[in-house]
Amino acid sequence: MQENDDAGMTQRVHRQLRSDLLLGRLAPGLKLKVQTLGATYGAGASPVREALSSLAAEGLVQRIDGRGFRAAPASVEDFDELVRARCWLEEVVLRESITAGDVAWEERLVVVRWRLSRIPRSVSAERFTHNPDWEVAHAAFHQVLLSACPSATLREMAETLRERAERYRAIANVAAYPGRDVAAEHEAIAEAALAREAATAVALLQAHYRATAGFLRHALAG
Amino acid sequence: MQENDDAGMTQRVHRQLRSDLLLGRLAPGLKLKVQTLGATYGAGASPVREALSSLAAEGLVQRIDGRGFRAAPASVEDFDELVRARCWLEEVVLRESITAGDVAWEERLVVVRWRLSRIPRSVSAERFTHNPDWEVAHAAFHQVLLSACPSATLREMAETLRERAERYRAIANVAAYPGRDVAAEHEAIAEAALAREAATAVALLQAHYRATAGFLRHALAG
DNA sequence: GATGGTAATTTTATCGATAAAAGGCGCGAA
DNA sequence: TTCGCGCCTTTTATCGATAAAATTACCATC
Repeated sequence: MQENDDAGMTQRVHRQLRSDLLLGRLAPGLKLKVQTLGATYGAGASPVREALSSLAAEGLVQRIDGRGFRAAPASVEDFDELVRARCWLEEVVLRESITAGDVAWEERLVVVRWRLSRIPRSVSAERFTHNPDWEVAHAAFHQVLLSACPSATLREMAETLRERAERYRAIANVAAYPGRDVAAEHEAIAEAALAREAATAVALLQAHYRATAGFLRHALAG
Repeated sequence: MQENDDAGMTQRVHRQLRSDLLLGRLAPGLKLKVQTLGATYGAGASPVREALSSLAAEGLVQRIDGRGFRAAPASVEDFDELVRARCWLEEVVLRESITAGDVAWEERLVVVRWRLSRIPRSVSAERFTHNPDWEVAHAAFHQVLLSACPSATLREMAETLRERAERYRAIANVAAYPGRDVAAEHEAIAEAALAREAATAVALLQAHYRATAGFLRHALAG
């Protein structure tokens, strides 16, 4: 039924581990014992260890000298650094995406903007409950926004940072952003991008990230 | 005598492998067989495999589905992409380094500029022979230039790209850059940086990279 | 009750072995 | 000759076992 099931033990463990890390199921700072993980995922030491090595290079896992691995610790400082890096990196990625974007890009952007605008942020109107469809559409929006940047390297770097930021969102488990109209922010960013006003679009995107960061920082610290 | 000898098999293999990759001792595209490498470095399959996994995440090695690893292929296209990414990334890293650089940074920069200016590029005056001291001083110059950027994440990303570029330099084995005064280019970049003229410094740095790239591209293709 | 040292237990890092998969070779048929 | 097919070899991915290192638990002493 699915596309990938027998793609090799290592791949599977790697995907699973990354997912558990990103969703906060493996808490930041948690000691990652090879045996335990192996038992959990039904794999031996080699694949687990290999997956951990990759994830360490990606920054989701930390190697501690000769005493194993741990889930990358989360802190307000690390988070601030992450947001700063993201703002600066996406400044150039978005600018170049806008510069190089063709008609097909514009159309992709229009589509994801439309989709995002139609999906409710929360499943129920009264109490906030994460809507997975919105999450997907939101990720797609940001991905498409940057997708016309000619440098795949830079796009991948931005993607890595986005994942790390998502992890913080999962950890902090922020429900809502009072006093913000997130939909309007997305709207404005898309507008500026389509109008090819790179400087405006970048400023709006950075403001968007920094606003989100403000709430997350509060949730993390408190 | 040295600082690190018994730092664990994996670390050692990792360092060794990376070095062999960067110096071109392991040719681009070469099949990397776990057994062979293990024999070469005196290690078993696990450490080698683990090291290869990390290096794959760093982009120096490629995983081929379920059929092992190979040294990352080198091509003119990949090189062009690398240079482009580097120019764009370092645009912001250098700018922020200049913005945030304090007196200590200025002084570090003055020192490495001075050192670089005093060391001959080639060991002998007649026939060009790489001078390892110059290589070191050159790397230090570029590293210090960016060192005041407050984002460690971005600095590390720039460092990764620098390594990949160095690999191409080793592969292409370019002897000299006729018609260029590389020393003067470094001088001008440092001058602009010390004068806090970020835009000028960035433009000069990018021109510096693009000029080098031109020669390398020629050497690669020819 | 705190402290220091030693023994028991965990955990890591690494090896060697092995099943399964991929690749290559040679032979026979068209 | 060229193509296809099955056999033999190599290589991968993975497991289970193990020595060394680190942690923890425990106990006797002050």
